[in-house]
Amino acid sequence: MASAAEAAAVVARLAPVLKTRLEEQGSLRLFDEVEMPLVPVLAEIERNGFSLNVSTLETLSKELERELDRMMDTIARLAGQEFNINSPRQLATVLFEKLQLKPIRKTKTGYSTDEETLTQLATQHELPAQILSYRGLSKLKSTYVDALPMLVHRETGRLHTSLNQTVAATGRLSSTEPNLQNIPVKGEYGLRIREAFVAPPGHSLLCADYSQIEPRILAHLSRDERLVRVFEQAEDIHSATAMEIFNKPADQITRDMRRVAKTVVFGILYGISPFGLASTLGVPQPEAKKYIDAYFQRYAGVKAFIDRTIEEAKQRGYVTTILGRRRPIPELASSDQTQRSFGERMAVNSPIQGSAADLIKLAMIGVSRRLRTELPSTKMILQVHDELIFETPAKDLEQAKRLVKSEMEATGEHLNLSVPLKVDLGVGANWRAAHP
DNA sequence: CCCTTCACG
DNA sequence: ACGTACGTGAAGGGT
Repeated sequence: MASAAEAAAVVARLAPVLKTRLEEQGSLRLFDEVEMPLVPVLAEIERNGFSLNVSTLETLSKELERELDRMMDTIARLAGQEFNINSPRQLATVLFEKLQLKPIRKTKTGYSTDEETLTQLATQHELPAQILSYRGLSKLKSTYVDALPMLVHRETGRLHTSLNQTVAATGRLSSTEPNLQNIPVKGEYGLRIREAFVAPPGHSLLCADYSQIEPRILAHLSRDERLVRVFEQAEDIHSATAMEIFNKPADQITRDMRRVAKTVVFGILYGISPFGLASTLGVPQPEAKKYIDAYFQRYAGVKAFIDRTIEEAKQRGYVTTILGRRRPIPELASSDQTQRSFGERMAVNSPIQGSAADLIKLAMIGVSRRLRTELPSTKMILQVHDELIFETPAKDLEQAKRLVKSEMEATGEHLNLSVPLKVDLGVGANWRAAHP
């Protein structure tokens, strides 16, 4: 961990270089109003750190050890031999040569044994399902349960990540050593890992996340009237979308229709194709195409935005976010169709993902500024793309909730967004309990 | 050092 | 006819 003085020296040295580069490419507002002011905020988050209950993880580690040992025996019995389960190559030999299961698809180096493949193979043999369970636990143990305690700082007793502002092509932050932006949130063991991220005695964790931030940004960028109205009026965005796609009233929307609608919206954000949607939904491609067509018929402004964005990107060679961040997309000029399609998906997704990144960065600056004078004991300790996490003393909790929610939501108004923003709050003694 | 896999938004 | 969802970081295997 660098000292504040060292950090300031690095900033002073790099600032003129970055500034010149950004002047040349026209993103000076972004640089002056967001990226530079964010630097001390990021430094403070890194310095604050996150408190980790190491003994929770040590207990969990022993439990996982026993569980993995048991599974290793079962796997060896089913395979008829011992082998290294963590080696995709050895696993492929067992599955596809020894047991003669049918390969689903290839990687560059051999037959794939990824989750999707093993799930399909599970209909033919008992072994693949066991491998999946083993892999799941093994991942959690090595990447989180055993690795995190070693990164606790010996002076502060806390975990101090590095937040990088110059890595992600869209303008998102990234987090390293440790990456605190990919801590598990699903499954029994995943949730128990989150329980190890705690607030110190007398404090609470406060989590604030933007609800549906990317669809809202899409509504703003496209100005699609129907989509804007959804965010002004609807209480359940995905059900509202399902009503449009399936042309049915609220009382006829099933859970499955809602799930389809949710997946379609995600698909739009990522630069959809019938193939991609079909494989995610597990439906035939023509059916996926029907959903996409229905969506675009109802939200014609979204379709127009996508076409306009790709067209402009091809002409200029780059796309931009609400604050003017540019992402060059040279793939759009490729002679290779696959590369061009890839470029088109990036052209659609980057303004959305990147504008959401601009927005939360601005919010971080605003929240940080107000906390400094109004609630100096409340500390910002992490950002995870659409959420901010704080550590706050019990006596400040109610005030902190109000301040954080209002400042994060007001950021949308500062940017003159054409949709309202909604922030959900959660409070608890640990990250699992505090997750909204 | 690259590849595969998988954790998150 | 062809390959395809967007953005990251870390661990383990194997060359």
